[in-house]
Formats: sequence, C-alpha cells, structure tokens
Amino acid sequence: MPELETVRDTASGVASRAAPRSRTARERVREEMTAEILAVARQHLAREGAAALSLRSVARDLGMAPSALYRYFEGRDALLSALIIEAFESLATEAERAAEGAAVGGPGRASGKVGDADRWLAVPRALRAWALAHPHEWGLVFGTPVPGYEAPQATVAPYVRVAAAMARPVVEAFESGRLGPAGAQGGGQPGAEAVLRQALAPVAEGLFPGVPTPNVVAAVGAWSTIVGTVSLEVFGHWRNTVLDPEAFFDATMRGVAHSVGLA
Amino acid sequence: MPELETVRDTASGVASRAAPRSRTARERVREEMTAEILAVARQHLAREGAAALSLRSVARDLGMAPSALYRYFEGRDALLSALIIEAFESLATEAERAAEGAAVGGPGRASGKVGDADRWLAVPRALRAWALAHPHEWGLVFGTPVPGYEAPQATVAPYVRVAAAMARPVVEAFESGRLGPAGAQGGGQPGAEAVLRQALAPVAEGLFPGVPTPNVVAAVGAWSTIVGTVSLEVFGHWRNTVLDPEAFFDATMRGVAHSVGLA
DNA sequence: GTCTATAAATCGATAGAC
DNA sequence: GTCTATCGATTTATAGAC
Repeated sequence: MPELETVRDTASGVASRAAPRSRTARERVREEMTAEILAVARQHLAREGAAALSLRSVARDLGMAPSALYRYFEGRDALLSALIIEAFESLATEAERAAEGAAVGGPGRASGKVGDADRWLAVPRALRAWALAHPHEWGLVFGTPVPGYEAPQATVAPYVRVAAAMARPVVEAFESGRLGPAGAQGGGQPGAEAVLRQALAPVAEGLFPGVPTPNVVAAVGAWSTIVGTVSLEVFGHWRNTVLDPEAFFDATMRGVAHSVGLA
Repeated sequence: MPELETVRDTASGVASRAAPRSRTARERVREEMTAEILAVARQHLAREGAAALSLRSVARDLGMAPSALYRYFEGRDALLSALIIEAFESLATEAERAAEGAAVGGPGRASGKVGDADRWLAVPRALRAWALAHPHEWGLVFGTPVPGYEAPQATVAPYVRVAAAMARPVVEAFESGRLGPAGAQGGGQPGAEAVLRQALAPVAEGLFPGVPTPNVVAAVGAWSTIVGTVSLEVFGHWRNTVLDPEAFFDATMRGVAHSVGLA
C-alpha cells in the first residue's frame, strides 16, 4: 500500500521510532497500522483543529470502516490522548537533543568560546524551531485546553524532560561556580524570598537542587517568556508587530539568560 | 421575563454598555435581545469551549427556536466573532482602566511613593486578574486559533488599546527623563540593535515614539512574558509546579519592569 | 420576529457476520 | 481485524406560516 507509506513518511517522530526485529509480524503490522492512524489524525488536527477530530473522518481517509479503529483506540478521546502524548514526547526529545548537543562535555562547536548563556540558548531555540515545524502540536500542548478533557497522566513525564533540559545548563553552571546573581525581582518586600522559595519548592527541589531562589524564579520566568514568545508567534499575534521574530526571540532570550545568571 | 434579567446581570461588559435614550423602543429591545444571546453564549463558551458552541443549544437555553437567532446573527461564526470581539474589548477596557488609575496625574494612592515600575505593574496585574476571571475568553484571545477561522478585523483596535495601555507608563517615564537603561540583550553582535530596530519598527513608531530600541525590545519581551505566565497559569500548567502563582507573577513582573528600564 | 417543520449532514459507539 | 448496518444523537441552515 504505497499511499499509506507516503503518508507515514510525511509524519514526524514516533512513527519511525523503535521497531525491534524481535517482534512478531503481527505486532509489527499492528504498530504500523497504529502509526498510519496517528499520521492521518495528525493531518486532521492540522486542518480542522483538535476539537473537530473525529474517528469517522480519520477512518474515511484511511479507507477503513469506523468500527475498525476501535481495535486500535478505545475511542475518540484515546486517539486525542495519543496525539497529545506523541507531541509532548517529540518536543521533549528535541529539547533533550539540544541540551545534549550544547552540554559542556558534549559535541559542542569545537568548544571554542561558548558561554553558559549560549549553551542554554540552544534549548529555547530548539523549542521554537519545533513549534514552528509543528504549530498545531504546539497548540495542542500549550494552547487552550480541550474543555472537559483531562490531560492524560502520561504527559507529565515528557513535560518534566523538557523542564530538565532547560534546567540542565543552569545547574551545570551553578555546580561549576559560574552562575551569577539573578536579575532584580521582588526586591522591595522583606519576606519576599521566603514566599517565593515556598511557591517554587517543587521545581527548586526537583530540578534546581541548591540553586539560589532568585535564580530559580528567573528560570521559571524564562520558561514563561519562552512559552509566551513562541505562542504569540505561532498563533499569529506578531503580524504587523514583530517583523523579524527570530531576531526578536534571540534578543529576548539573551536578556532572559542574563537575568537567570548565565554569562 | 425575570430569568433573562438575572442572566444578563451575571454577564460582564458589553451588555450593560451604551443604551442612549434616543433609540427607538424597537432598537432597544433588539439590543437587549442581542445582549441576552451573547450572555448565554458566553456561558456555553465557559462550560464547553469555543468549538462546542452551537446556535441550537443557545436557543434552547433562551427558550427560543433556533431559527429565530438568525435574525440576530448570521450564523454560528458570526456569534463566535461577536464573542471574540467582546472579549477583546473587555480586556482592553480593563487594561486602560488600570493604566488610568495608575497614571501620574491619575487617582493614585494619595500619590505616596509610587514609582514608575509600580505604575506599570498595575497593567499586567489587571490583565492577569481579567484572565483569571474570564479564563475561556482568555483562551479565545490568546489560545489556539480556530483553524480556518480568520480573526475579525474588529479585534485589531482593542488589541492596540491593550498595547497602548502597557506602553503608556513607559512612554511617560521616558518623556520625564526617568527611563533607565534596558537590561542586557543581544549585546554581542555589532549590528544587533539596527536589526532589532527594524524588526520592531511598527511598535516602536506607533507606541514608543523616541524610546531607545533596547527599551522597546524589553517592553515587547515584557508582553511575551505576561502572555506566557498568564497562559501557563490559566491553562493549568502550574499544577504541582508553581504553588503560589500570584507571588510568582508579581516577582517576575518586577524583574521585567526593571529590565524595561522602569524604577 | 418568532414559530414549526424539514433537509442534509455530521458524529460516537455498538452488534454481529465473516 | 475488518466489514455492514444501525441506533441515537448532534449540528447548520432554510422554507414558509403567522
């Protein structure tokens, strides 16, 4: 079935991953079929949005009976969940690849004069690149939540992977004693830092062990800025406003890196 | 019809606005009816999301025949457009109110020792408050765009009003010579500032006349951070991450204000 | 301006034959 | 695992009486 092959090649990510030789032929066929379904579902997602995703129309495009899909997915929601998880994992993989490539001991650019800020920058840039390549998946992950639809628990793990990839350069810099002071924040109030330490306790302990609270606050703020900048660009809000989104993104991220304490 | 009255009182914004005495009774009734429809539609939006908004169910709740609604809105899309425009205008009004209340000559808190940064902070805080009070409207405005649906031209004006409200304290500080240098940015590269000036020309000329480019870049970055932080909170991404969103938001915004050059 | 009635289409999910 | 057939529900939009 050459048509389906074509469809699958168009698809990104998961479909081409992991196909150990040790599997039964049956299992392999089932996996391929699942991948086909997801690929078509992804196209529908792009064309009509998550809310309009329907099992029937996916089946129509595949030349199958709607009822046949129920052997692969329990229902519409399960298909949507698979799509969301797939997007999250694809994003996490990309973030990790960027963090890995820019790591201190990693395959850097001949390890010239690459600062911590530059290393960190690789991750936001990778996230933006992924978002531009997969705008609808970005919307699925960071856009308006589908009403009455609870995000599957399986999305937590990849989310943590993304966060860890962002945290890694910061933690490395800290452990090497190269992390500078964070930019100004709540400054004024006296108990402010204690409140913030409490407010970000899970992140601080899980991702930034030992890192001073102001730096952690700035790092989470950096995350917010990334999501905001990318969303505004991907969702089309820069029209007639930011004429060169890449230059703006880079400049903004450099400023953010500085406020996190990276140099 | 007391029930509908109740519904309308629950509604926010547009419904209660503008009802000049010079109108015909016919026109007044028509306006009220339109407001009722929008109020119910807003409730449905909150309960089931934009994609699930249907003329029929709105008509059901109003005790009307579906076909009757076509005298008020051309179709489902027109109703959705009205909702979007309404949300934009409500947000813009709130932003302007905040900017007004915090203005230099405005009704400040007895004009104690309120710095430019505090004045500016009022606007982001108002935006966040509005978003928390109208999460679905926030999603409508800043979330995933509905595929194949072009944002109505009428949304441009209120968007500009929001931007202007954010820019106002910055411009005031600049014109009074109180605007400090912006935080570090593209620093490294030589031609960076020229590129950025080009990239943000529309904003710089339209909203920040005369303000140095780095400050403008930081201000647009501030906008990104606001949208990102609020979206992440409203869309539920802070679960088990940021335990005190308000404290975090405030600290982040103070840092942002500083990077814009406000003190 | 509101109603009834209806056309034409969509959808999820299931039963049961093969 | 895939099909046909079907139930029961939804929707947009229009026609025409009043």
